[in-house]
Amino acid sequence: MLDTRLLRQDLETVAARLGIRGFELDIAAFRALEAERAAVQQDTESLQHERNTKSKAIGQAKARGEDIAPLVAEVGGLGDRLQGLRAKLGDVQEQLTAFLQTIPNLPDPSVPAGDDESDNLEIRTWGKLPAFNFEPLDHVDLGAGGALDFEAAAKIAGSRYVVMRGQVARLHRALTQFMLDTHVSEHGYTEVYVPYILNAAALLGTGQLPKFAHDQFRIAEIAESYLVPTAEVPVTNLYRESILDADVLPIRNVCHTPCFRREAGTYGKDTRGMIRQHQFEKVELVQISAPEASWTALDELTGHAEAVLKKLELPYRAVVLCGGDLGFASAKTIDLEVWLPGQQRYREISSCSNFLDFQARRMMARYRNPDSGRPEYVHTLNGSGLAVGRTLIAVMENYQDGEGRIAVPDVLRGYMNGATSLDLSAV
RNA sequence: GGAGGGGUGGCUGAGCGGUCGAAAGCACUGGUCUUGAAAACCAGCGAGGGUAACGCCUCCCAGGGUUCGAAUCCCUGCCCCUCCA
Repeated sequence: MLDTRLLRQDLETVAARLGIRGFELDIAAFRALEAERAAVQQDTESLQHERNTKSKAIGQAKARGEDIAPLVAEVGGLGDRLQGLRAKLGDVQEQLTAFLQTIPNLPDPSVPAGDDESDNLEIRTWGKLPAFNFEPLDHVDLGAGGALDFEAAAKIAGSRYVVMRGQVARLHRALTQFMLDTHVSEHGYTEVYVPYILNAAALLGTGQLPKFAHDQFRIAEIAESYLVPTAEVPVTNLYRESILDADVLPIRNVCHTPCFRREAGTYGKDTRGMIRQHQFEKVELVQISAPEASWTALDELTGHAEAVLKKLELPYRAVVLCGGDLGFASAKTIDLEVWLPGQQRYREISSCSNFLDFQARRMMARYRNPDSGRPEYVHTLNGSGLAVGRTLIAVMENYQDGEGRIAVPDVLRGYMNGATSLDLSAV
C-alpha cells in the first residue's frame, strides 16, 4: 500500500511513476473519495467531541449529586445522528482502502521503462554456456523414461503437475537440502518452518489479495484459507503487526515450502514440462531491513541466490525487470535466469525484490527507529534461493552426457550418497 | 465431543459503567552521582488519524448490541490455556 499522505500531496507525480509500470491511476476517483472522506470524518469527529464532553459533564454533575435529567435530554438525538455518520464514514473508508489496495508499488527510478520481459535489462552474465557434441535434450525428453512422469501426474491430479521417481526425485530433494544448508551456514539465514495453509490477512499483507485472488488455491471448506503460493507470504507475515527492536535488524529467514498456484490466465503458456506447475518447491529468502539498508540488502540477497547457481556451476544472467514486468508489490526486481540448453534460452529461476515499505504498511510491520524513538515501517525483501524444480531441470539439461546419463554437480554428491552420475533410464 | 479460564501498552500485569489511554513492575531514553561502568535516585516514555500548529478523534482480540457515557455489561466470532471423554 502506498502512503496516503504521498497521494494527497503529490498525486500527479505518483500517477506518472505508476505509468512506468503501465498502471493508470484514476486521479479523479481518488480526489472525490478523499474529499468525501475528509468531510465526513470532520463531521463525525466534531459530533463525537460533542458527545464526549456532554457525557463527561453528566458524569460530573451526577458525582456532585445534581439533577442530570435536563443534561441527558440535551444529548437526546445525538446517538442516532452519530451512528448514521459513523456508518457513512465506515463506508467511505472501506471504499478508499479497497481503492488503495489495488494500487501497485511505485517503481524505483532506476527501473527501466518497458511493457514486458523483452524490455528487461541484462546487467550481468556468469558462467560459460555448455557446448555439446550432440543435440541436447530438454528435461521432458531426458526424463521420459519415467524419472519425470507428467502423464502419471495427470492421472492422479491433472495437468501442470509432475511425478518424479528414483534418482531424479532424490536429486530434487538433494537440491533443497543443499540450498537450505548453504543459506544457513554461509549466508547467515535462520531456517524457519511454517504452515502451508494461510489465512486471508496474511495474503493481504504481502499483496496477493485482494487483487490476485484468482491465482490462489482457496480451501472452500475452511473460511478465509489458502494454500501457500510462496514462502514469502508466511515468513514476511511473521512480522505483521509488530514493532521490532532496531538491533534485531536485518532479519534473514530462509524457508522451504511447496508453492501452489492456479496459474490462471497462463493457459497455453509453458505447458511443456516443469517450467510452470500448480505445485512446486521453492527455497525462499526473506529479509526484514531497516529502511536505509534495504538497497544494499537487495544486492546481498541477490548475491546469495547467485551463490547457489555458482556452486552448481550453472550459467545464468541477471536482469532488471522493466516497469511492465514488475510484480505488484515490488519497487525493483532483479531476476536471475538460468541457461536451459534444451530450450536454448535463459529462464527465470529466482526473482529478488525490494518492496520498500509497501508490504510493511499493509501489514503494520515496524521497528523502533533509535534516532526518532518512534515506530517506523521496516522494508521487506525476498527472493528465491532458488526455485527447486527449475533448478532440477537446469541441472538435468546442463549436465546431460548424450547417453542417457547426467553428471551430479560436485556440491550435490554428498547429498546423493556419493553418486557422480545418474542413469535416467534406471527408474 | 463435554466443562471451565483467558485475550489490556515493547514485555509482564492491575483495572468499581463516568475523573481511564489506562495502576504497578520490567525494558527503554535523558539527568544526578562516578575516573568510567554498575547500583541508587530524579524525570520522561503506547499506537494510529487529523492540523501550519494546538485543540481534537480513534484504538484495551474482532464484529455487533445495551447506555447520555463501555477496557468494564450482553451477544456472536477468532485465538490461547486447563480439566474431562
